[in-house]
Amino acid sequence: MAVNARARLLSTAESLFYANGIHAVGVERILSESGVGRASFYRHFTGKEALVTAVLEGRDARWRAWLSERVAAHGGHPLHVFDALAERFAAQDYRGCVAINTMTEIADRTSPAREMAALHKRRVIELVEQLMRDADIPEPSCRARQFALLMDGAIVTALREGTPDAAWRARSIAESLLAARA
Amino acid sequence: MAVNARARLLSTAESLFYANGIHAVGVERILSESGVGRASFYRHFTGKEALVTAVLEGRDARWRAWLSERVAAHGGHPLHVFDALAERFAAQDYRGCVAINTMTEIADRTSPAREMAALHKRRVIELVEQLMRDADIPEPSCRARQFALLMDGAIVTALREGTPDAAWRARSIAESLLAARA
DNA sequence: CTGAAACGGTACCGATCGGTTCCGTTCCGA
DNA sequence: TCGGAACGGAACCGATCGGTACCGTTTCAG
Repeated sequence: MAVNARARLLSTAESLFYANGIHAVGVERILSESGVGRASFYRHFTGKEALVTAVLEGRDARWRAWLSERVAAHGGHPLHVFDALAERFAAQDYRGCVAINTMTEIADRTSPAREMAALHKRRVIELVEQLMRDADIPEPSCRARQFALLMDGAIVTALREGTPDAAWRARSIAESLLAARA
Repeated sequence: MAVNARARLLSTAESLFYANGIHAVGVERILSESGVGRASFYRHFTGKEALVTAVLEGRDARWRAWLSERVAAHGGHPLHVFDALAERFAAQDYRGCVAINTMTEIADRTSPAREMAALHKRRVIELVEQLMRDADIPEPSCRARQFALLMDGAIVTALREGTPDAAWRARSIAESLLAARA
């Protein structure tokens, strides 16, 4: 019962932040739902802000690993990122992208949380760019940025509509985008 | 000095909510910056939630009026929505779309604020759909939804990058989208 | 001239915010 | 067996949260 305090804090905080937003979740609630003592929390993190950035860091790594895996499972083509997104959008408790939510909720561009969110998006774009290169698609950097814009648009739309439809809409746009050059 | 209390509350709240988010701005700050007495606030609004929805309602109307005006000024073609967005993105204190920010910040789908945000997006789509019809573009409903996804993607991207580039990126995607059918 | 309406200011309410401190327990390696 | 690290629990801090109640002033129509 005594071990894993840090891991429990990260796991509980991630769920609560994702479901309710960062500002809406107090330290009190994270402690009670994780079963971690107040003092233990401040032994592992300098404060709430450090917890937030740690959560975002872990989320970034696991989300990109998940995307890579799902895209590969679908065939490895860049277009398959939208098939992966569709899987996420179908979740009953889908609440959008943590990085986007962080950028809209936290105003200060220089805050560690905002920088983590920006870093995440940059890494996702790099991932998509690599997919472009693997598929021998010309101008992979430009294409990746276009796909990233479509992904973000799909994420926001899916959050609003509550269905995976936006993923297919974005996918068809991406298809016509690739077909235009061919 | 005594009149306009409601208007001052709406104006001040809109600025503060847009710049800092809804949760991050307390009633206290709205009162001090607007110069309105605490009691007067609760005479005009049943509470903070009512103020939020009133702000969103006003924002919706003025934003769509602004978009119509700017699109018309650029020529009236649906593609000109991205030229309008580019103007917004160039603002130094650009903080994205209020409706998107509301949807990401407030988790409860049934809350009045969320419903106002969803209503705003629906109305914007209707506006774009009408632009499609005016330009004799086939399948205006489908096109409008595609454009809306591109607009939301551009807004989120612009918030992240801090430049108007995303508007041009979205515009070029929209162009190839319209060219595909022709 | 009078009275009601609208107003700004302030004191106050319980609750919660993020954060600090101390205490008693549990666990584990030396 | 012993000591220290890690832990959970709770008391406590000043500050702020959204909201209520009361006060004195200003404004304006009847």
